[in-house]
Amino acid sequence: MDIKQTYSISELAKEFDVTTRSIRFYEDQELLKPSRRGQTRIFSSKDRVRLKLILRGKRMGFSLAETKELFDLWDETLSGNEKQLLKMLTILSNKRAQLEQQKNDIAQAEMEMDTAEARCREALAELQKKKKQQAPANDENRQAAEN
Amino acid sequence: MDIKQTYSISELAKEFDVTTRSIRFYEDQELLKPSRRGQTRIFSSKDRVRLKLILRGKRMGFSLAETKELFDLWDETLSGNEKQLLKMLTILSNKRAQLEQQKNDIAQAEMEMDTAEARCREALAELQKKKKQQAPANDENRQAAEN
DNA sequence: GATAAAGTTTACGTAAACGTAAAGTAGTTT
DNA sequence: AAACTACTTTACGTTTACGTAAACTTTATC
Repeated sequence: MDIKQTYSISELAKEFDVTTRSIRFYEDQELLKPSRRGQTRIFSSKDRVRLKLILRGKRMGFSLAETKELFDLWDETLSGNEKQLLKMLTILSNKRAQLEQQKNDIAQAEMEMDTAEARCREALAELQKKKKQQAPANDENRQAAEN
Repeated sequence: MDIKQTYSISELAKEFDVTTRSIRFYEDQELLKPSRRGQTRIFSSKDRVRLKLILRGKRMGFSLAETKELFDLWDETLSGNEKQLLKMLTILSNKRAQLEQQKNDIAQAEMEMDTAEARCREALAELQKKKKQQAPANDENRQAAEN
């Protein structure tokens, strides 16, 4: 139950901060399937959701091809034959493993950023100490130090 | 205190499952700076760490250029002038925000995968019910059902 | 009814991250 | 010494994900 049912290409472009070129490209690659009124594209709220998923996928390091695979697979899954359902379950399981890896990577990165930040702050503190020791002992720079 | 001090290109390639081509490319882009014995590259454990960081960066969706920027910045930071230190701190802060975004993306993705998996299992359960209703009522398929 | 605004197609261009030969060198195994 | 193995450089090719320009239609506005 979205507020609006259909969207123009520039509405979506503005909302998600992408170019219309990108959106047309995604359609070309069959990640979006807007309907048409004449030549003009009309995007449904389903298209909108998919665009959101595409962009999130990109932020997570997924290629458009990977994202398209998931879309296609999910569509097939909805038509509900057993083989497709089982395939989807194993793929979901794989993706979960991938997310676990990403979470580990992020946790590692955060730890390293913690130590990096600590070192920066230490180094800054060192610099401050030296400044305070030098400034009062140096007549020539007194004016410069006040700026 | 690593086990080994130096590595050949193929050792690193094998350990991290990348091609030697990639490693040479990373050197070409100045993300790695191995020394040489004659023409042959000799990688230090610092290079090894950097390679690990490069690959993690890729998994997290970072471009080589971004990773190089971080490397360079960190090198400059070590030479410790105040401006560099402050710049590094703000960049760290930005990266943290980026990681937060990624964590949100992952959490969202996990939730959606939960509901997707649930739907799959429901659909499968439906199929099983129908099978059990049909199989005993159908003489012709009794043998096939036992396979 | 001219003109701007938003949309369209077609098509060539580009940056990133390697792949893939081609051809040569350096060490070492038989 | 010949062959094999691991390494090297040079350089052109490829895929992905768009950018950018050109030329054209459709719709809204003055």
